[in-house]
Amino acid sequence: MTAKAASVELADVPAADTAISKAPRTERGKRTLRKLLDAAAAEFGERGYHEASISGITQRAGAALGTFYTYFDSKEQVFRALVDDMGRLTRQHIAERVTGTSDRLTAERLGLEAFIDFVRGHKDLYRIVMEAQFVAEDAYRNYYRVFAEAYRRNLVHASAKGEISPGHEEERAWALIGMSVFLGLRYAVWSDDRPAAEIAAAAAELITFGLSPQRGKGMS
Amino acid sequence: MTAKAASVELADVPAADTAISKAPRTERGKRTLRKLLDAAAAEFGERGYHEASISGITQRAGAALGTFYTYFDSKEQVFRALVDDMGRLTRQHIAERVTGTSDRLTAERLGLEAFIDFVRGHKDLYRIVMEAQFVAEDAYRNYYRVFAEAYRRNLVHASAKGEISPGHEEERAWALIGMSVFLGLRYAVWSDDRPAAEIAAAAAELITFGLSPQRGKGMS
DNA sequence: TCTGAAGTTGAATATTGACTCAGGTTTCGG
DNA sequence: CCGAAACCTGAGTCAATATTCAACTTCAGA
Repeated sequence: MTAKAASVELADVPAADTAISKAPRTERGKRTLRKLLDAAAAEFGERGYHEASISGITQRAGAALGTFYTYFDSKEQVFRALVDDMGRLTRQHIAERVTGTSDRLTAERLGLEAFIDFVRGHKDLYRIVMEAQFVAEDAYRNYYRVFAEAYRRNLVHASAKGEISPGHEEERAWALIGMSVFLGLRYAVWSDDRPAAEIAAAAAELITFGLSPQRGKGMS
Repeated sequence: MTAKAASVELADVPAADTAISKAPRTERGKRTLRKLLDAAAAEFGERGYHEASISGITQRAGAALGTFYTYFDSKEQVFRALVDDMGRLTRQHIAERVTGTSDRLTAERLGLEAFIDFVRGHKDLYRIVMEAQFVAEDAYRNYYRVFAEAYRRNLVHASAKGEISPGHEEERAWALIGMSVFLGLRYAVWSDDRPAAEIAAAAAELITFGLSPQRGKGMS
């Protein structure tokens, strides 16, 4: 289900990660690869990396066991491909909902709201990212390194423009990412009945009074 | 090593979780159980749950394979015992370093500093907690539920006393926990060369300006 | 229609590792 | 010093499943 939503983007990129010899050369091959990727996302998301089985993936995809190895070298390789993809998708989704926003404080709120929405719509893929910490740690670190670096840049920029108080931007970036991740875990993965905007607003209030150079309410 | 540091506390409690029939009845038994718990912490911490093997645990403990099953019902059971223990140890350690602090904002800084220090000293056990999300999800949720609940209470209390601005305390609690967790991951687990106090101060600044009812610098 | 490259198949292989158990050793109260 | 309870031992059982591979099918182009 969730996997389905991501399938379009997923199928566009994997050639970059997949060994050249494994790339599909025909329409049929492309279709099969996509089915396998979606199935893998669902299987990993539902059962976790170790409980997941290749036969589970191929069954979901309606393919034979051996077909998996036509497109992937190993179980871990698909997993990594999915993690990398999730990074791209997440950044893209948040960027879309934040671009055009003039000031950082508003961007913080909208970004968090977008993040929570995104996680809600991609629970299985999100679970894969989190589990990557134990399955493909380098992919996991990279995922957050890229996020933190971009975040830090935004903060430095906003600080220069006087939209936020100057401070330790790197630590701030990691702290803010941590906030998002846990709010996402608690209010998107574990329970998603509260409006995302509500959670985002509450957190934004916390963040804002921490970042605002003004002394008054700075919710933009 | 890290496991060693925790061994005293570890050995004191497990009887509560272990099936009654499995509790050691002699000095020798207690000693063996402790060795197994320490070994399990080291094995799980270093290799992760699935890579870890019972034989690895018993080898580290200098015991035979079968001995493991004298004290535990399964691989998962030891793991859960370690997660629960980590919760107790963490709360205790933070509480020790925070009690006596009069105001919440100072407590936030000291608490974060204590947390980072603690994680640095218990990397393997901390990794176990994080991996619990995928191995024993209920234990993981419980771990953070207890934290969040206590945190929320502290915030409500501080809010009533006027030490912090009133707000959405539950969301704040989760956000702040997320901060700590990620700062811990980044500056304790992944790299621990920066002074913990420095990280804590940077984060406290962020937190303080978000919580302080005063408009000025409120670092206590 | 023919051909071979691409794709598909699923039984077979090989490894791994949790857990059992029957038999030995240690401990300790009496 | 005895005997039973507690403890320890490690080879063996058993299930799971990642990966391989040789035979088979599809299909686009000549």
